[in-house]
Parts: sequence; C-alpha cells; structure tokens
Amino acid sequence: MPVKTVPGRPRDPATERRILDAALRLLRADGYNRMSVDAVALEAGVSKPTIYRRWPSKADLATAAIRTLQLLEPPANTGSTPTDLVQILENFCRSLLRPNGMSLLGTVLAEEQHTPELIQLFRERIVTPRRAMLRDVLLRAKARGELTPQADLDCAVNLLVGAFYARYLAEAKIPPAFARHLVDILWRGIAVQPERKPY
Amino acid sequence: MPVKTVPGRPRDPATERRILDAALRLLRADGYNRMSVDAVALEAGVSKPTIYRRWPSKADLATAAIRTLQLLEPPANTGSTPTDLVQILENFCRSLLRPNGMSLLGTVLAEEQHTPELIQLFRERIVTPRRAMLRDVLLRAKARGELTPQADLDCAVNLLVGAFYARYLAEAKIPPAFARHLVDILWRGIAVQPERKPY
Amino acid sequence: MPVKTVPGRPRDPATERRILDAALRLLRADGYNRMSVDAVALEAGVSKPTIYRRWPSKADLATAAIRTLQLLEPPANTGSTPTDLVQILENFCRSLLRPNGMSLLGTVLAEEQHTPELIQLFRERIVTPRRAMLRDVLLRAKARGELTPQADLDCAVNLLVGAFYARYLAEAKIPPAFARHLVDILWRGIAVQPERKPY
Amino acid sequence: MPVKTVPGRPRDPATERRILDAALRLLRADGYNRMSVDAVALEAGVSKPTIYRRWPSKADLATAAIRTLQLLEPPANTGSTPTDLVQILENFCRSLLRPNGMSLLGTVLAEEQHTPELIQLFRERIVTPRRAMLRDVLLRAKARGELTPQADLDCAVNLLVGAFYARYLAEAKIPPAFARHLVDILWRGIAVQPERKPY
DNA sequence: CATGAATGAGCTTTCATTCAT
DNA sequence: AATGAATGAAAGCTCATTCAT
Repeated sequence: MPVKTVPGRPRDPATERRILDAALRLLRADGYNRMSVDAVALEAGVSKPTIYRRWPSKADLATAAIRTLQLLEPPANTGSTPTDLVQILENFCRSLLRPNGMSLLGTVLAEEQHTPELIQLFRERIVTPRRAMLRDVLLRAKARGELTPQADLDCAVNLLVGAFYARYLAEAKIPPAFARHLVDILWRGIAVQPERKPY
Repeated sequence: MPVKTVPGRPRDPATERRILDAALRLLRADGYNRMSVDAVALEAGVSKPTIYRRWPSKADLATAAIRTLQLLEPPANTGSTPTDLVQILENFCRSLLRPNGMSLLGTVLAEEQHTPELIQLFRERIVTPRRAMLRDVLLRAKARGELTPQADLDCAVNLLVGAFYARYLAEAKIPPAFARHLVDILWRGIAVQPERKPY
Repeated sequence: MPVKTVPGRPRDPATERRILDAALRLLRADGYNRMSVDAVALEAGVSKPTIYRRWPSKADLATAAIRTLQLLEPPANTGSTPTDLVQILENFCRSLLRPNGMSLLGTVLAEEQHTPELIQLFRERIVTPRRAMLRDVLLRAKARGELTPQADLDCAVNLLVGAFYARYLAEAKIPPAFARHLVDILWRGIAVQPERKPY
Repeated sequence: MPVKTVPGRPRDPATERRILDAALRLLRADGYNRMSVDAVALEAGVSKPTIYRRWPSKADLATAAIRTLQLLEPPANTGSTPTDLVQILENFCRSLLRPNGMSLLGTVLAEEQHTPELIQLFRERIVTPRRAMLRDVLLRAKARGELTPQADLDCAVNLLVGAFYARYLAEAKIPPAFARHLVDILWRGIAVQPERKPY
C-alpha cells in the first residue's frame, strides 16, 4: 500500500514566504497604492501569475502580508508595574523608529475608505495585541491594589500608546527617556497616591 | 502709462482657491496616490495645464493644498485649566470624527518617504498649532502654580493628543466623555496634589 | 503474457467526451478567442495538462470539438418534394434559433484567417451534410420529372439555406412559416409549371 | 471683434480617420477579440490614450469603426428588374470575395452575446441598406405589375442575399454567373408567368 | 497518466506630464 | 493665460503553454 501523496507539482514552500515578505516590505516602503504586483513579483523572484494563483487580487495580497505580522515581544513581568509598562513601550518605540516604522500605519489609515481590510487586519494583528499587553499589566496592578478604584484602564492605555504617535507626528524622533517620562506622569494619575513610592 | 500693471491676462484668484479646495478634498478622500490631477482639474472646473502653470508637479499641488490648512478654533481660556484642555481636545475630536478625518494624516505618514513635504507642512499647519494651544494652557497653569515643578509639559501634550490617535486606531469611534477622562487622569499626574480640588 | 495490453494507466474515454463537450459549449458561448483552456478544464473537471496531452494546442482542441458535431436529423421522405424541403429547413431553423445557434458559425468565419481548420471542419460536419440532404430531395424530384430541365440544384440549395442566414442577420428572429414561404417561391422557380399543382 | 475660435489644441482631423481605418482593418483581419488597442494605436501611428480620449473603451472603438462602414454603390435602375437585381448582387459578391470579406460578419455574429452593439451597427450600416436596395427594385417591379400578387418581397430578398452566404460557407468561392443563376430561379418564382419573357 | 504550479507575453485601461493653439 | 490633445510609462489582471511531481 503506497503512501498517499498529494497529486500535482508541490508548491515551493519558500515561495509563499518570499512573496509575502516582499509585499510587506514594499507596503511599508511605498504604501499600498504605490506597491505594484509587478514589483512584488520581481523582488520575490516569481512571476505574477504565481502571486495571483495564491491571492486573487492585490488587495488580498496586501491583506495576507499584513496578516503575517505579529508581535514577537513577550509580555513583561518584572513585578514593578511602571517598569513593565516602560519595557513594553520601549519595544513599541523601537518598532516605530525602524525605517518606515510609521508608514504602514499611515497606509492603513489612508486606505481606510478604499481598502478597509487593511486597517481591520492591522488592528487585529498589531494594535490589539500590544494594547492587550499593556492592559494585562494594568490589570495585574489593579488586582494588587496599586490603582485608584476609578482609574480607567482603557484610557490609560490610549494615553501611553498614543503619546508615541503624537510625538512622532510632531517631530519624527523620540528622545531616549520618553517612555519613562510618560509612565511617570501616568502613574501619578492612576496609582494610589499616599505612599507616592518611587519605583 | 502711469499705473504699473503686469502685462497679459491676469490670473483669477478664485481659480487658485477652487483648485486647492478640490485638491484637498480629493487628498482626504482618496489619499495622495489615488488623487489624480485630472480629477482635481475636473472638480475645480479648469484644465490640467492651468494647474501645472501654478504648481510644477502633483507633489507641489498637494503641498500647496495642505499649506492652506489651518486651525480655526480660538484658544480656550475659561480660567479652569482642565476645562480649557477638555475644550481644545473636544474640538480636536470633532475634526477627527469628520468623514475622512484621519485619512489625511494617514496619507502624509504613508508618503513620508516619497513626498516628505507633505508631512512637514502637515506638522506646520495642523499639528504644531494645536499642540501650541495645549501647551499655552499648561504654561498658564504652571505660571499659576497649579502644576508640580517636575511636570513635563511636552509629555503631557503628547499624552493628551496621542490618546485620540490610539483610540481611533483601536476602534474608529470615540466615546463622548473621552476627553474628560483623559484630562482627569493627566491632571492627577501633573497637578499639585495635596488640595486634590475638583474642577 | 498472453493478452496484448498497452502499458501504463489507460485513458478514460469518458474524459475525452467531457472535455470536448465543454469545449464545444464554450466555443458556442464565447467564441474561439474568449474560450479559455482553463475554462474548458474547469468545466470538464480535469486539469489542463490532461487536455494538452490529448490535443497539442488550443486550436487542436477546438478543432476536435467541432469534429464531434454531426447532424442527427434523419432525411425527410414524405413523397412530396416541397414538404420534404420544408421539413428539413424547419429542423435547420430550430437549430439556428437555439441559444448561440449562430455563434459557432460566426466564430468559424471570424477565425478563417487564423484558424482555418475550424471552418473546414464546420463545412464537413454541418454544412455539407445538410446541403446533401436538400440536394437528395431535389435529385429525387428531378428523377421523378418534377423539375424543369435547366433547374440548377446547387443554386436552389443555396437559396433555401442562405435565406435563413440572411433573415437572421437582418432581424435575429424568424417567423413561423418562413420555411414554407421560401419553398413556395423556390418551387415555382424550379418546378415544371403547366400543371401548377398545389402540394 | 476677433473671430471666435475654439480653445485648446485642435485635433488633427486625419488622426480620427487613421484610427478608425486601422481599427476596421484589424477587426476584419483578426476579429474583435484578437484586435488589440495597442495594435490599432501602432498602425494608426498614435498613442493609446489618443484612442481612449475619443472612445472610452475597446468596444466603443470597434463600434465606431463599424459605424463608418457604408454602402457606396448607387442603386441600380436599368429598366429591367432581373438586370437590376443581378447588378446589386454582383456588387455584393465582390465585397464578399475581398480579402476578409466575410470575417467581419463572422465577428459580429460571434460576439453577439458579448458585444451586441457590433451586430446592431452592422445591421444598420451594411445589412439593412443592401436589403433596401433590393427591396426597392422589387417594389418598382411590383408597381409595374411584373410580380404575382402573392409574391413575398422580404422572402425574395432573403433568398437572394442569403444564397451568397450559403455558397461561401459551402465552398469559399463563388462562380462568375452565380448571381444570374439565382435571379433566374427567383424570377420564375415571383414574376407573372404567362409571357415567360426572356430578359 | 494526471495533477497543481509556474511562466512569458499579452490584454485593457489610467496617470502625470507636455504640446500646440 | 487657458485650453483640449497628445504621450510614455506603468498598472492590475489573464492566457496558452510547460514543468515537476
């Protein structure tokens, strides 16, 4: 009884990866609209039909490329809430300061009307996981009684993450201790105050 | 010939306005790349060379369109610092929630590599003025001794403004009392605390 | 090894039929150029190389599909020449008025320069047999002395068959008694006249 | 008061002609589907946008090309009905025997489902005018009392015109006296018979 | 033998820009 | 100054055909 194999020529497993990598790079470098399937094919070293066989349109290709994104950083857990927050935010900061760090975000926003799948996936793969990490840290803090009862965790997350966007938009560079300064202010705003304990 | 005049047919100043309005609208609706000079000409009711006579390229046209942007809201000054902040932020929020409110921001970010003038002008015309308004409120507060000495005003501005970006990215809608919640947290973080005075 | 067999897996004869049926349907529906081998493969439930293994090119596939065509109607023989003619022509008419009834004819004409095999086979399988049926009826009539000596049978066939093409081209619909009217006129033109016998 | 001129660069009037001529030639030579806008542009010596400025799609271009078709032959009127008919039919025959004489007809038939404008215009420009010429001759004959009362003129036209299609389909060549033979038969079929007068 | 994968060449259409009046 | 016409270069997508299993 021979081993059952799939019929037909098998796909080169590296091809898929190369196409998506190329698409993602060009998406970052050029934005969705400037990214051409031709350029992706050239950079991936395949022909265009090889791409269209896998994804039926350029939008699907871009979507698939964004779907491969994922946060790799493990959640921080040092015991100190502010330190955990700073650590997560500094990872975030590093990703923003990479070349084209903000351009993918720009593209998904700019294409929101024309290609809404992009921002949906960007949310799902990048935005939400990072927010969840921050939120988890804050939830642990709350469980330990470190936060004032009325502290709004979701607002806190928005303040922390958003400050980087705001700063980037204002200046395109971010000073080294930025994350720490943010957390300093925020922590005074949400933590139980009497024992204004330094961390 | 007493009066000095330029020879030839004079330019219609209303034309310029119409072109830039059309360009700005399309820039918001479609993004830089999808915006076509043809479409701008059509919407402005002029021909393409009329545009190219004024701005030598599509990038210059887009740049000029963004240059016309300006914040119209008068700075708040109610006497209460938190109230002033909330007022400015709610204006900001309204502009974000207009149709295509975020898409221009997305476009300038996405085009940062290819057309860096766009983000420069966007900063100059929109981002910086709004930050200045917030900063002024905080400076007044500081002068009145409301803030802790170590409060970093720039960080505070980033926290406030950025929170809206972060929230929009996460959900594309912003709850009504959002600005107030943000200011609540921030104010605890930067104001002199002993007399935790309600505002 | 007494029984002589071909080595290897034998071809499924039903496959051949399915491919040709699909090809013929698409040829009629879309014309030669719009018919894609992909679509044929899909509709036949086979892969493209399965097709290319049997016919070396798209032209050969189309040719083979047309080769399968054949007239199925039995020749008429009622004893009355005009009735026989009308019967054959009404069969013809029905085939023309089927969906895409004329499109295959159009395709073979349109492709005459590029793929001349098509029209050759169409002649051989469809045109000639039907003409032969009409011709046979007329030959029998001649043998019975019904026709004038100088009557040109080939011309008569052209007149009868062609009238349908002309009518279709002019209007795309054919009135019910059309065949009878044609035969009426023709019969007066070729039959021995003195005893203008009604049929 | 200066003479009012149209603004803008005027179109080269020869361009339109050249494009349509090229389109028509390629339509005949290759059929609608094989005809590429690229090839038309090349043959006409213009760029593709020059074509697309005038006709918004390939179908519109082909339609316009067919719309330029017209019968140039003046209607015959020799006094003898059969001679008039023969004359018109021999003109028709000449047009069929030109290179690609039948291919345009084939194309409009083949495209009937996908591009129905083509056959509509072909009818309007070519088919109908020729039929009208034949019909006029027969109407004059009827007015002179040459035809039997019950003669169906439309059927007669179909018989005459169609015979050429049928013949071409059967053999792709047409003998010299074909038209005369057809008229011979038809005339016996529709003319008043007693004085079987030779013409 | 039959399959799914791959390809080079082509398709229609659009765009930013320049020309000629 | 302003127009409509023209263009070279690309874009997204499809096709007939061949390859590798």
